[in-house]
Amino acid sequence: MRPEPLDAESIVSATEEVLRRHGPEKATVLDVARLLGVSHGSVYRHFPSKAALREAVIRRWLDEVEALATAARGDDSAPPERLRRLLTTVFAAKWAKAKDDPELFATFQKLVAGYSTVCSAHTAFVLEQIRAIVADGIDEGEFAAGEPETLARAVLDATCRFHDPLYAADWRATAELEAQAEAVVSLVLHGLCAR
Amino acid sequence: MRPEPLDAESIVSATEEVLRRHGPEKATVLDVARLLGVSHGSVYRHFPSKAALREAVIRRWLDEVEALATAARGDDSAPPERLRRLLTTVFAAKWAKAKDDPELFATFQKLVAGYSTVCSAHTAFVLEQIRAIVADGIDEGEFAAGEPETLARAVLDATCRFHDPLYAADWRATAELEAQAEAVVSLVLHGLCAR
DNA sequence: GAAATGACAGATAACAATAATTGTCATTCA
DNA sequence: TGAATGACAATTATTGTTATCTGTCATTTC
Repeated sequence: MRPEPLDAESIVSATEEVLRRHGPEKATVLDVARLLGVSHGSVYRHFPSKAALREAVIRRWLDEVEALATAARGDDSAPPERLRRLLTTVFAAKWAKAKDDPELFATFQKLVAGYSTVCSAHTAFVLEQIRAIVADGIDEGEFAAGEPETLARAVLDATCRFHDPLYAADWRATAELEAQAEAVVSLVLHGLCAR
Repeated sequence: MRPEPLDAESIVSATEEVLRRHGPEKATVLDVARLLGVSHGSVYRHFPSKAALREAVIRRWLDEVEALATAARGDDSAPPERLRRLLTTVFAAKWAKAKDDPELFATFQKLVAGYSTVCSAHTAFVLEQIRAIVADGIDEGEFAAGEPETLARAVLDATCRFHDPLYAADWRATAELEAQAEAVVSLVLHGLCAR
């Protein structure tokens, strides 16, 4: 029995803690219940499955990333600058997580590999952010004419090496990585711009 | 005892056959020796290890891919056209192998994951082909000025979703994939071109 | 005597038996 | 009465055992 009533938020926090300590391979629902001082049945009252628990943890982190991305965008500058900031912010958030919180990042990687809706929703979010900026750029005449959906998808695809967790193993040497990301982003922005 | 003397080439062919039948997880050196009708010790006379055997199989396939790429390049056309042909030829070769020869492709994926020199040499080859075309394009004034090495690397990175075996799981829907590859290649070519 | 063999030690994989975890739900508690 | 529990069946992981494979090398074969 615990003093305060059990709520979803504290279960998510406990899950995060357990994942960080044991990693996605070893972390169990029983570990989470133990940390909270409740039975595992109580955890299942708030979450339908172990997978849902992990998705909630990752969704919370992705919410932060998306908030960061929205903030970094800054609607005052020109589309190329906005797109560059959006991309580099998303890259940096992923790189930092992979480096500083490897177990949670590994959890994220597993969810992506398992086609979790949380992850595809995040991709859809980033894609939509790119699309909006591209559409703005085309309207303002800075970017060449084209279908914003197709172009946004091309921008996302062209930069996958820097944001897709599938490539996290290559995110070791930060200086080199930054230079390579910069080269691709510049190439893509140049490709978008009207001449 | 077999009629003809045992040579490296037939060992590679037998290994290819065994890999195709059993897949990289199950294929053993003993299987190869059995298929050849020799003892596994004889195989080790020609190849130092199981890994070397698999590398030889993949190297033989990559040699074909590289020959295809060289042929498709065609030195008569303009750099943008040449680069497009080089890229689409390499993409198509990988897509076809993944689809039509999945066990050998899985072997390739394992080698890539294991940082095999055979695979990094192939990457170096493609990178150099791109670099040469980019350098030509800059010389001819079709491409904007820049460091050919950096630009070539950016082109390779920007197209990784279409040639890196890490992404093979996404190579299912061919029509969609071709359209996405086309969008990225066009964006990249537009990015390279001088204005 | 060059090529092939097969016995061998160490490493790896397959297997079966056992233990732990997941998810459900009738019961208990406050 | 609504939240929490823990017994339970089904699934999944772990362990210890056995079998197979890898790579070497002294011996054999032609």
